[in-house]
Amino acid sequence: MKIEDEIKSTIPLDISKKIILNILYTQNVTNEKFNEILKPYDLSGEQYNVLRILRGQKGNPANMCAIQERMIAKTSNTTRLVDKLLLKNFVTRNVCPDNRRKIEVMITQKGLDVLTELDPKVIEHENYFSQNLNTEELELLNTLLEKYRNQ
Amino acid sequence: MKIEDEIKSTIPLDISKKIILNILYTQNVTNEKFNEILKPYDLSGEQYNVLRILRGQKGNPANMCAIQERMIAKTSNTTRLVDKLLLKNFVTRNVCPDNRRKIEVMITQKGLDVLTELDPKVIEHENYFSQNLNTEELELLNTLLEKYRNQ
DNA sequence: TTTTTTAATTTGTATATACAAATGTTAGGT
DNA sequence: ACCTAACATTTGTATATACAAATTAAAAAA
Repeated sequence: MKIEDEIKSTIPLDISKKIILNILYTQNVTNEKFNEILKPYDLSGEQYNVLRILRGQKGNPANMCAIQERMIAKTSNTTRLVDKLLLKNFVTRNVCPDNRRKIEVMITQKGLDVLTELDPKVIEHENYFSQNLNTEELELLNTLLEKYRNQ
Repeated sequence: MKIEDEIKSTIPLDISKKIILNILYTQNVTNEKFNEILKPYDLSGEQYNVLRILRGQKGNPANMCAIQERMIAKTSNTTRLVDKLLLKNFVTRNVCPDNRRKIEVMITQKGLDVLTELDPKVIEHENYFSQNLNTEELELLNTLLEKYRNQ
């Protein structure tokens, strides 16, 4: 469905406005579907994102700053996200011995296990949308988004 | 900057994953910039969206359902958004005389004035990003997003 | 060594999001 | 008229977002 129809716009929209609404709306659609995948695991999207970042550390701990840097929503409150993951025993949190200002966060085996279980579902989710485009179109969409976003 | 660099990914990502992250990230970038525009007016993005919908009614009131239908984030809590707008005298709220289950929400002159003041800033914001692409690329991006999103 | 500056993280507060349950109203069936 | 189902909206609760202020520790300067 066209973006004008999705938001029930009665007047024709400028292409610049359509694009920005289309990005917002498309992100909402993908995100809503992703949250449904995570729901049975009692994880929010941002909590999942933190776990994914920690797995990427391959055994090394990550401090709060490093997690924040790799996050998509840069303004998320990493402290509170890690708090929630700690309650579920998906991560450990320790003061860094070399620099006591820093906090070392590590994913636990339980956290790794939940990610392993989620992996195929996440890939299925990604493909659910990308299957609508062929390889060439996918590369094009990716390039156009990068070009659009950067100043 | 490429999406892999934005999130400091150490491994190459599948195109399907890149697209979904790219949409999420791009939406975050545009949204953050838009919030800065709204900040001096003490409006949130969703509050602005409700005002825009009400202006589109051209003098006719809209009930909560109608507002909800036209909103981008379908799960937003319209009642509370209207509450906030009411406190700022940007809207009026009355029980519908024909059907007392319904609430008639209307934009005030003060609400219309703030939208008029915002209009050029919003257009500038939209163009800030779209100027990176030519007309053909903009149409292509719009089409690809619609194709991507729909099942 | 003491003071000041910078860095890393946490806490506070207001608002927004997500979702379920509750409330009040209308419409339909008997 | 009475009961039930459907509709429109509100309220409750937990979590997340946005942003500023506070806390604590390390590094640099005096």
